[in-house]
Amino acid sequence: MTPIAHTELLNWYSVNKRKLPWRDTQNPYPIWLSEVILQQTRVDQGMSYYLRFMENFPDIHQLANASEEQVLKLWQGLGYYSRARNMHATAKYISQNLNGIFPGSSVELAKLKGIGPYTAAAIASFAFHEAVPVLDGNVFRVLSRLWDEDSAIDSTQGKKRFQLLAFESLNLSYPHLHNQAIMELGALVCKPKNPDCPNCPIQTWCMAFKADTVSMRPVKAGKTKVKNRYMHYFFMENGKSFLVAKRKAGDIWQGLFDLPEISFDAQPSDSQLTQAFQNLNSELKQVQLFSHFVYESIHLLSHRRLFARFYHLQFEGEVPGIHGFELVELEKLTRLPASRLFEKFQKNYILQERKQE
DNA sequence: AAAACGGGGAG
DNA sequence: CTCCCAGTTTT
Repeated sequence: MTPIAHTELLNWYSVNKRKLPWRDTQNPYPIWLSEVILQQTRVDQGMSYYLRFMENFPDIHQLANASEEQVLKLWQGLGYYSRARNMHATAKYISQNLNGIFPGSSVELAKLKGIGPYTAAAIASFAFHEAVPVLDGNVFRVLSRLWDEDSAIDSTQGKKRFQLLAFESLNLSYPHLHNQAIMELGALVCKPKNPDCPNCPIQTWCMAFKADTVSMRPVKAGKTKVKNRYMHYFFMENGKSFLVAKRKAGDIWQGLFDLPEISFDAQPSDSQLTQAFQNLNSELKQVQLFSHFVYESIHLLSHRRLFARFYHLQFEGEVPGIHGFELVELEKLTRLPASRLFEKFQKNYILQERKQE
C-alpha cells in the first residue's frame, strides 16, 4: 500500500468506525478479553458477553480468582468453550506468575493458552503499538482483493503468502490504527457478499476491483463436510429433582452440565438403543421406558447436525442414580451451565409442561 | 495438513 | 441450505 492509501484508510476509519467499548484503551486486559470473545464470533454476538465479563471480572485478578464454573456459566451460549477454559488458565497464570502484567510482545503473548497468531498480534499492536499486522478473516478478505491474490487462505502456503502481504501492507507509523481500520473495512465495506466497492476508500488501489475479480476473492480450498450425530437424552425426574452431569473432555460441550445422553453416528435400532441405555448403569436394567420420545429437535452446527430425542422418565420416590450423574433440584435447573440442547428442551418441553399444570 | 470445536446471522 | 464471523488447539 502506498502512503496515500494508508492515509485514505485511516481517514475513512476515523469517520466510519463503530464505537466499541474495548477501543480507545491501551489496557491489555479488556483488549485481550474482547479478542478472545470475538474469535470466530461477530461483534454483535459477543458484545453482551464482553460487558458481562467486564462487569463480573473488572481486572485479571478477579477473573483468575473465579471458579471455572463461574466462567463457563458466563460463557454459556457463546460456543467454542475451550476459549473460556484457556482464558481462565491464562488469567491465573498472569495473575499468579506475572504479577498481573501481560507479556509485552506478540512473540511472548503467543505462548499463552488461547492466544494464537491473530490474538497475539492484536494485543501487541493495540496495547503496545507493536508494528505487527493482524490477520483475521476480514484481513484475509481485504488483502486477497487488494492484491487480487489467488492463494487459498486456508492452505499453509496461502497463509505464508498473506502473512507477507500483511507485513508489506502495514502502516508502520500507526500499526494499531491500521490494524483496526483494515478489519473494520472488511466488516463494513469489503464484506464477503455484496461488498460496497463504490464507497471503498482504497478502491483506487484494489487489484481485484480493477480485474473485476472481487466476487472470486478470497479463494478457499477447504470443503465443509457435515457429519450427523444422533443423540438420545433422558430426563429422569420425580417432580422434585432430576439427573445431570458435567460433560466429559474430548467431546462437544465439555465442562457444561447436561442430561444423561447416548450418541450414535447413525440412527440406532431400538435394540441397540436399549442395550446402550442399559449400559449406562446396571441398576437401570428394569427401566425400559423409551418406546417413544416426548420431544425432538435438530441442532445445526458448523460441520455437524445433531438429531436429538428426549425421553421423559418419571419416577415415584427416588430417581435411580447413574454412575457419574447427580441429582439436582428442579428449581436450580436454570442456574446450571447447560448444553444448548438441554436449554432447548427446557424451553420447549419442560416449561410448557409446567404451564399446563 | 486436516479435523475438532458453537452458535448465530446473512443471503 | 451454505458461508462466514476480530481463530486456536489437537490429531
